[in-house]
Amino acid sequence: MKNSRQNTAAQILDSLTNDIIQGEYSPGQKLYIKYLKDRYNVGTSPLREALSQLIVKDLVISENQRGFYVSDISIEDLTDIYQARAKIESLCIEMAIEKGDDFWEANLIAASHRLNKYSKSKKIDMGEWQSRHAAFHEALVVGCMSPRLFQIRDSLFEKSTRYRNLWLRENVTNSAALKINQNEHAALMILALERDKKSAKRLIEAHIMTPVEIIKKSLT
Amino acid sequence: MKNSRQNTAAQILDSLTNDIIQGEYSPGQKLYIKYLKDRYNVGTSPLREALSQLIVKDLVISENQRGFYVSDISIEDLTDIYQARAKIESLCIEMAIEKGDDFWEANLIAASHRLNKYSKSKKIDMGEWQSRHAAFHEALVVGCMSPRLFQIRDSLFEKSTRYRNLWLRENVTNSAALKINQNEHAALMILALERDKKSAKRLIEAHIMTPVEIIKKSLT
DNA sequence: TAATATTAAAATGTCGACATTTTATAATTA
DNA sequence: TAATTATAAAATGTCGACATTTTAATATTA
Repeated sequence: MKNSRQNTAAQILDSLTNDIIQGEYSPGQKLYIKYLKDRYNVGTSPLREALSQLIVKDLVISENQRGFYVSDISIEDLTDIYQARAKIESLCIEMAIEKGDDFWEANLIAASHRLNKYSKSKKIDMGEWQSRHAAFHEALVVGCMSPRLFQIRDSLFEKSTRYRNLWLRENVTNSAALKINQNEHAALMILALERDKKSAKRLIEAHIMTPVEIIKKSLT
Repeated sequence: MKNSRQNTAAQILDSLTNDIIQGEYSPGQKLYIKYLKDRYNVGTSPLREALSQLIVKDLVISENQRGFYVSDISIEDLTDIYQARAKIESLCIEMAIEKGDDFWEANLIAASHRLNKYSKSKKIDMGEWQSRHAAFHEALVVGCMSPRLFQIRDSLFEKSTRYRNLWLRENVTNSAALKINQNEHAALMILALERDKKSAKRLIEAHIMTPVEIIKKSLT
């Protein structure tokens, strides 16, 4: 296995991104070059290239001659990220409702069915549920047809996932709470199919903001 | 001048970002490591760190073992960027109108005055005009109070500036065209002060999309 | 001639070394 | 003791070197 398609820098970027989002490193924690080199078994260059990219992704900050740190978290940032996410998602759905065609509708119905069916099954694997959940929300917005808005959406989602995971770490058993608002998903689909932009926007914004108060508590 | 506050990687990032946006390098152009090292007088590491960051900023792409290239441009991308920008700006203004206070209003009036007065002056320096123009638009959205949305706004603006500059390169004399829609600015301010969200949104979206058709032509 | 194979040149990506700066520890002073 | 200074240790950021891969140039074959 000499050659992956990715170079070392790209691989290490994936690992680091994941480890930060999963809470492997704590907010504000110092990331020592030497430690990371040992841990991921890489040299200085690809490691620093990956860290440089994480700076732009807002997951890491750096101070000249003082090294790299995991980005800090705060209630303000949590709120801002979720708020921005809600607004962007709302915007995407609005555009999707305007532009979406028969295939978008069909795909949405299918994704909804897959999520719905799985949510009612006996034994629920959280990973699988999250995958179907994400797929459903993507099916909603995919009709908007804007690569840039998707990119923005993804990067905000990544940032919010970090907060959600930090909360989950302390509430492992509570994972069922993730699907409290199951019926909202069904309602979202119906509003989208009825092309009711206004109601759909209102609902998706509330839907996304729901976890904020819960996560807030675990941060204080 | 041994120590700037910034390290070499950060400095080179600024230079490269600028040079790409100003069209110093053409879309799709290969960026040879050796050439860049000579040109900017730096070593491999800080240069590659800067290039890594430019990848995340979508100004550069890389292929493993095949080096770095300036990101390509296209009509589709141009349209998508401006469309996304229009929607984000519209969103920011909507939120600003909802949240903006007396200071926001006062600051907006002041920025409008500075732009308006300068636009009517005899000799217009394009740099100064652009600065006042940018300040006015920022004054409009600053009331929205979301760091993340601002960040998104800035990054989209940066990308669109690249397209606008590529067009300006071929139309240096045409710089006056930039202020065709001067009266729209006054209208925007009035709508904002009147808290007319709907009209303000419609106008800002049209305002931002105006240059798209012109730039399109120079790309074909 | 056109297509393929061979060789040489150039470019990329990774590494460890090293000078410089920061941080931690011990010594000194008031 | 507390504050400051001096010293040692650790960490950062930059560089050039080098192995590997890609690209270009040339030769070979059908």
